[in-house]
Amino acid sequence: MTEAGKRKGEILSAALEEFAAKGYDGATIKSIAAQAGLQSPALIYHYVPDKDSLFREVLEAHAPPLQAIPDLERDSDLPPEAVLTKLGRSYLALGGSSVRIMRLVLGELTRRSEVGEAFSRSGPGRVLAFLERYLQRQVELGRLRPHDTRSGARGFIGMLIPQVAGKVIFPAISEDSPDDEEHLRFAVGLFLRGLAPENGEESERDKG
Amino acid sequence: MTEAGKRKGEILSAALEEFAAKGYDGATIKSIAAQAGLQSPALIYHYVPDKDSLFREVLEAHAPPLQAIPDLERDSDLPPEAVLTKLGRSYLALGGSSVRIMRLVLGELTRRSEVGEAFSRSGPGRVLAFLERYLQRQVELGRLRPHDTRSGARGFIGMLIPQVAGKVIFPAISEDSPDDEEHLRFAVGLFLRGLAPENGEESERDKG
DNA sequence: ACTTCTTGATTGATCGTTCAACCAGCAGTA
DNA sequence: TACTGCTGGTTGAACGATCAATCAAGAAGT
Repeated sequence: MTEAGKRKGEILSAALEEFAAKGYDGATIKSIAAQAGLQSPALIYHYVPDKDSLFREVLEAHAPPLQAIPDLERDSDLPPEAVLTKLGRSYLALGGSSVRIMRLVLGELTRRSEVGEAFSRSGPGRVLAFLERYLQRQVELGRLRPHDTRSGARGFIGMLIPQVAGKVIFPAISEDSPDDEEHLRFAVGLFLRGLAPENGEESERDKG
Repeated sequence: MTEAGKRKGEILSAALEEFAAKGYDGATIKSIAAQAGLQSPALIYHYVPDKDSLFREVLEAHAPPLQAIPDLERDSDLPPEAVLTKLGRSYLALGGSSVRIMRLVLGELTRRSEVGEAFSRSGPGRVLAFLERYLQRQVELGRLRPHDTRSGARGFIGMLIPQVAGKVIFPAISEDSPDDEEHLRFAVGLFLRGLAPENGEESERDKG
């Protein structure tokens, strides 16, 4: 499988590159073959039944980074600063490591319902769901002031989006933009100060 | 020009619809003609030289909503709460009124550099630039605590993005999401509390 | 009669996909 | 070692479909 696996890998990489750059329709079997260094487009059909399957395989092969949001459930009892920082960091990492797959997803998001569903279910959806639950818990613990945690979760994640979008979409937003880590520190600080319990001090009513 | 203008308008509307739904490549002259109720695709070429021009005309015809961010410069001295609320409201309005044009832009953003540049220059770019300047001013006035205003501007706009993205991209994020106005109130409140001057009270050192 | 609008048929290019042939290496037989 | 058959990888050519764009001719309005 050494040679065979390598070939298929080359094809998938080339397909990702082409799909991300030109979209599903824009990328042709021919251009993908060329990008992969093949002498004939027909060879692709030896590894994949058709263009649509190729697209789906590319998506699955590179999906993991999108679901990266790691085992945060365990950290559900850590203080907000730690959790938000950790969550934010892995969110920002999306823009760094997997720009191409994000571009692909973004470009086909509105056209292929499967992409949209998979994305919002695995990526933002899961993060939002977790964060809402976590914030709700922290409110009950008295570590955050009562608020609509749906807005809270969306607000925090949202603050990080321009940073990611800058890299994925266009450098125009990104130029002269703050460092990832600095921006994350700002976001966490602003968020916690903005949602600090009403009476100056933090009351941990169930810390025993 | 009554009939002629009407026809061209129909074609542009149909083109927007098709481009937004299927993308530039996915939308065909034939499908656009059908959507516009024409009996022959050839008629389109009587009003427009080619497909590319049609796309650009659609973009220009519906660009205004993207540049909507109105004359905020005049309000540069109003207090943060008023400015942020006003700015946020017009930003959120994008998701409501012009979903199709946003979908179109989003879908072609990565493929056509012109779209990306125009978008980031007219939309987010201008807003960010204004907001940065405004925040800087407010810091100098002592109404906000010192901070990296690049992060501040990006953070505030970012908090609103999930709300807009929910409508434009996929209802999966949008379902069970807070009301626009409520979310905006939350964002403004969080932002102002998080950036309130260090010493509890607001010091307006130059209010005279 | 003259301009503007509209149409059906057509062109040339390109797309995804198929197909028959070819080539490498390797298993087995002698 | 030499020969045979088989398998998976590879190729160039070809097919049908579809696309953007053209064109010559007709319809409508003035």
